[in-house]
Amino acid sequence: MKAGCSIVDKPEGGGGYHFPEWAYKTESSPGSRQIQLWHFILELLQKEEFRHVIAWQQGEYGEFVIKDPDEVARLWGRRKCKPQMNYDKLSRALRYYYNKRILHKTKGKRFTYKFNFNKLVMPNYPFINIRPNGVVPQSAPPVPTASSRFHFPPLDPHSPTDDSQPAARFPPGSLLPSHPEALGDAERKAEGPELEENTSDWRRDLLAPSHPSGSAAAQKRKPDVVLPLFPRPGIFPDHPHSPFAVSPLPGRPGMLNVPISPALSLTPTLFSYSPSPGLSPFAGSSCFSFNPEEMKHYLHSQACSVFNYHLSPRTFPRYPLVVPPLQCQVPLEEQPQFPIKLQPPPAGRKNRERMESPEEAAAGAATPQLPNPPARVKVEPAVEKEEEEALEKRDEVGEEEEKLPVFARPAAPAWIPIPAHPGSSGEEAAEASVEKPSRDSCGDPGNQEKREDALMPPKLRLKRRWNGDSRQEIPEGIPNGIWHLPKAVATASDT
DNA sequence: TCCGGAATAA
DNA sequence: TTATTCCGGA
Repeated sequence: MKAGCSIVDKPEGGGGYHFPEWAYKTESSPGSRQIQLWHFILELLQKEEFRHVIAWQQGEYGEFVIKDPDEVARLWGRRKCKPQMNYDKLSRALRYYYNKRILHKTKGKRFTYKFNFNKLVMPNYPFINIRPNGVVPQSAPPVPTASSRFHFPPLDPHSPTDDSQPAARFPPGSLLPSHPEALGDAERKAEGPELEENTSDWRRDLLAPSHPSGSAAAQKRKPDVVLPLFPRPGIFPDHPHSPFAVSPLPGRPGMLNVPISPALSLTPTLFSYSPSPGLSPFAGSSCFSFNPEEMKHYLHSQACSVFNYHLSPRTFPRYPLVVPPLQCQVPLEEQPQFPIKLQPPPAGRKNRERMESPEEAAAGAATPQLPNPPARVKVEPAVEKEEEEALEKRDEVGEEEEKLPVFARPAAPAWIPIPAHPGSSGEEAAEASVEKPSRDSCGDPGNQEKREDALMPPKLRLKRRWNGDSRQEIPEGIPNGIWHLPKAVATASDT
């Protein structure tokens, strides 16, 4: 039917930019692995051509504004072959990201959202370098500071640091200041064929094929890259350049190659949110080297910025994350498969009323054969509950402890703010902690803490304490070997 | 405008 | 699972 809408063909070897297969697989992982909206948004943001449609908001890390909602929706609709797409729908999809913490809304600013890059990019794409100056011309993502700080050095001998080498980058073409003129209607034209018609194309575009396998590929790619990937062979056997590579460190392929939702897996938060229990992204994901200081700085800024934006109250405190995003200590072989566990986002709260409505039952009687149709009952995941559960689990299951080690180790990045609670990830904590000070209105930080204390098993308490201490200063304990920071690589930019 | 529930598609 | 589609509410 719609010829133009082919989707996903995964970049077989020649793709240039490689996402792990699962990233695009439609079937392999939960949810269709077609391009995800946030991904698409990033794509647009990276491209200058779409600057007038959607662009980074100056001054705010990760914040972007949809200048032309309809157009963005249209583009999205094209990409997904959903001609009926409109901003309302698209925005609904974006809203789903709130809970996932991939995005949040910038209150008060129309059509303005903000990426949680620290979750999205940093941890997962430590190697990604989004720098305003160098690469990204004007639409420099406000994230840069951080990003640039986290410029990771190339492990791969071949690939120079990053910016210059197009080994594998995110959206290559976009960055370039390239044809400003073309941009004008580029959105329509360019995207017409490129974006919608074949994903390969757009992907290529996006992904910046360093290896112009095809002929077409070479055409527009420019040397500049916004998000250089960390090309490290061995991570993903099949996709050496995969940004999703879990970590620059050599790991066990089998383990790392987890089919996780790109979106989810991307964020540390998400880490915990493993869609499928069987997948553990962490094995390697959290391991990458960085400079604690920089990281700290970055997170701080992120946190601050996030802080300013009124996140959905519900999104914040709710996810008891367990794992600190980064730590490489554990020998991969022994690394626990699932050190992290994220509780699913809270369900709605208004449903209960309806749940009981007998009428509905009657209405729906058509199907229900079982006496107890309560299946649809949506449980309200009270935060407390989640926490409790988490604690309980940890308590009961010794195994869970395996995960803990993660925390226990000094590996925990100092920059990671004290976890709001045992289950929270550093990031989460970071945000939360930052938020707390000034943001009481939001929820009940204080109470929560108390509650936590009460509930918290001694072990956790200790851990927490530990974290708290460590937060004060960066533990030197962190062996460089572990965190290995590539010393400065980043530098570059800024300013 | 934005939010989020609910049903549903893929 | 991630959207898409609808929709009521704020």
